[in-house]
Amino acid sequence: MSATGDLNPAQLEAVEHRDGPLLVLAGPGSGKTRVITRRIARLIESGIYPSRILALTFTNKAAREMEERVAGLMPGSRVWVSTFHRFCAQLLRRYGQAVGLQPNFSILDSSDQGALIREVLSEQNIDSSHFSPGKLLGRISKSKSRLQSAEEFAREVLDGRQGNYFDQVVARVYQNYQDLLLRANSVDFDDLLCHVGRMLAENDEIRHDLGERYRYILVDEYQDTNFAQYQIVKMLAGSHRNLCVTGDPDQSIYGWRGAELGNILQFEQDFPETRVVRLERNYRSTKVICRAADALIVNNVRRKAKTLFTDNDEGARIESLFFDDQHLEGEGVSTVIRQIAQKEGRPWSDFAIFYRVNALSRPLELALGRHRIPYQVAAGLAFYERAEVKDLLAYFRLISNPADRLAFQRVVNTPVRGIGKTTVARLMDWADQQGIAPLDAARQADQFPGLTRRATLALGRFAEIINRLSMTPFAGVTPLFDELLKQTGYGTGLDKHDEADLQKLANIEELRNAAAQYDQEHAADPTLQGFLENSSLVADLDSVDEASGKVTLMTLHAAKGLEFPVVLIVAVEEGLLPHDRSLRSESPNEIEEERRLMFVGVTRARERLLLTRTWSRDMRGQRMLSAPSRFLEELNLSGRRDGERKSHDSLARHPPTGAGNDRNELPDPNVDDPAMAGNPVAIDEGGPEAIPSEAFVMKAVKPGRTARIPPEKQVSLPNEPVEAPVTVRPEDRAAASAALSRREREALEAKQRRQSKLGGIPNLTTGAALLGAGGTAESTSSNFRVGMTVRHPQLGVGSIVAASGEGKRQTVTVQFPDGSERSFLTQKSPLQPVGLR
DNA sequence: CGGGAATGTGTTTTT
DNA sequence: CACATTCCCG
Repeated sequence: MSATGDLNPAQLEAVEHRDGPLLVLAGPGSGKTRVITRRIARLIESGIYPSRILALTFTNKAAREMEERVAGLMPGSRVWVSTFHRFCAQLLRRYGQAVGLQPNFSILDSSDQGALIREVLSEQNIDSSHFSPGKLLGRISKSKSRLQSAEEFAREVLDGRQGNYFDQVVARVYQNYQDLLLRANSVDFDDLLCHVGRMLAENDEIRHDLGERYRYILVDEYQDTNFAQYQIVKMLAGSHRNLCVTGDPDQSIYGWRGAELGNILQFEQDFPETRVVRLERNYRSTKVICRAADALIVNNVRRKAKTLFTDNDEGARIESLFFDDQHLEGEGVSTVIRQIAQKEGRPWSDFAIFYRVNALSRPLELALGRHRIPYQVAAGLAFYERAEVKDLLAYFRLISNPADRLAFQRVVNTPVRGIGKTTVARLMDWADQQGIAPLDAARQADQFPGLTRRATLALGRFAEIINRLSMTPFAGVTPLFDELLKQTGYGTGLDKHDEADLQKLANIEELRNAAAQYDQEHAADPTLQGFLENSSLVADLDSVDEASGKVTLMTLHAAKGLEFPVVLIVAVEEGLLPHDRSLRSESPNEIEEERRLMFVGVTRARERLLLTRTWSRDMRGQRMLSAPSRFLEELNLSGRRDGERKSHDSLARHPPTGAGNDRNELPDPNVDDPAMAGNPVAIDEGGPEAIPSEAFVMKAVKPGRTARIPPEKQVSLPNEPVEAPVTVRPEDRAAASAALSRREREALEAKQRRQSKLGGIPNLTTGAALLGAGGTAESTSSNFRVGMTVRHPQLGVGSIVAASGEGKRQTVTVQFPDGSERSFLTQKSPLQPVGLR
């Protein structure tokens, strides 16, 4: 069972601690999850009922992992491991009446929130260009995360510091917004916490019952809790004080969404009898990596002193790569990954690429595709943000919660039924006046004289559809899903031969798969509510599969809690990492958070760490020069001390040459320095003897395929002489493209499409893609090609009859033995190649 | 009144 | 470059 010989003294202390508050300060790679799971097992072993233990995490992934590991240690015991949000959602299903919610409430996503705010703004005649929905929501969110109601917020604004016009507007908007939410029997993400927090504070009985029920509470990633979460935990643990929190102040990266570093820093003051355990020994990374991480993080002031040490090997030195632009960065990253994989015999899944913002993944994906390196992207929300998916889920929401006005507005005319926005607006007004749900108003539309006959009929038909669906005996989400498609005719207008439509069909199929999976996993009691809750609380990065055999791409935020043998962090540049926004802020806190983000990235690496940056980068069409991140210096990669030559200086004096080809914007500082020809450029600072093992090396990366462009891939731009086709470098292409008018660009793209139809150049719109196109449309990064045999866990074996798109957008159509054809997003689907690899 | 096309504007990170 | 609003036509 839980033998303890394999734990170090600190770990053992944490595992054996039983009653009273415990703070585990756990550095990266220090075996924190292990300690938590072992501690839970120990509690159960000592006679505590598993049902009286509550473990809270931030991500579903962490929750799942913890649950599995506890189950592995203590077979048969069911501990409730949940995310904060899911835990709160379930409490609200049960006790929600206390705050005015019916059990079938809807959970809104951020775009629903935006829509709702817009509604409020137009109702109050507030100009959304001056008060952006995002900013208003941000302010409301902040207020909610402090457990402040709309009324309290308004009072504070009126009482206190007057003159802040923005807050006065927020006060009005907040109240109205909250009214609408409640009337729609809906909550936003913040409400999940806020309602529970207020409910516990105001309702002694519920608080007491739950406190009794959960005698032992564990909170993971405590440094990321906001005030509301802190209060919830404190109230639940109030009577017994058996609260164990674990975390690392140096890995707090969610300040922007209200996390308060103070919660963990002050835990000992809040619970004076706290036992503090420090886990500082790192089992994950090499000495080189630990030392660099430490050197970086000591630059932060707001932290608890903590060192990172390890008995692991010294390890390979950290490499820093420098490229002309993002395209070459992508090329270089791909080349390096391939080289390391070959030389060290590593599978693709050993590699991870991290970046500060999602937008940076594009050029990487294209380059990996060109190099035929399989990859997966842990993109924020991609799937559940798709219009088709949201439409269909909105139908479900409306069936489950007829008061859901946002769902109603979304689908009342989707697919188009001739119900225009004026009709909807009038109907909503009328419904609000009558105090009834929009759906009921639609049912009784014939009672409302203000509508045209056509509109009334259309609304009646719509209401009838929802009625029928609601009456359908519930036998799982999947049957209802099929019925929904049938009744609404959703998707019937989509054309299999149109690229975009095929994509939509694949998404619909994928959602059906998700429904099927839900039904399967909840065979005992599938509910529509449960499925909806999953859909709104699940994030795409929960589906990151470490054993996928692919290179993993994700943001630094998403990387927390993971580890990879080889980590590449790209775009380590001022303005991106640290991000511009933190630089513009006065407070040093924001820079410190960026530094922690970098720290998180660095400490994900087990054996090798590579950092890349560029000379210039295209940011939304505009070319920007990049400067090396200050963190590069702080990582102390050169081993140099203050006063010695800094890496920046050298780079500033020797920018690479490739950029000089852009005649429009950039100077060409090296035009007469033949030694600097070639690209990217190698800069080896200081000579071998000056370079300790972790030297800061600007390593040359072979240009790979970029430079060689097969003749048939040459293109001529419309404004070039046709008889002299030119080879296009990314930067020229970008510049040329920027110089084109919208119409010219469209003409060019149309031409490319025509060519693609003729079997020539595939349908490509970016220069990078043009350069790297491998000849046939289906030759992407993926393992899937036309003709291949594949297996689907539910549908069986079939063969691929069509493929389109690339990278994470790749779609394949599979024909199954019964003759049916289905489309899948390869990145999303569980399809597996059968037979030859 | 409804639907699609043009125009303009603003972008971190995510439960 | 994607979205939202506005504009314009059927």
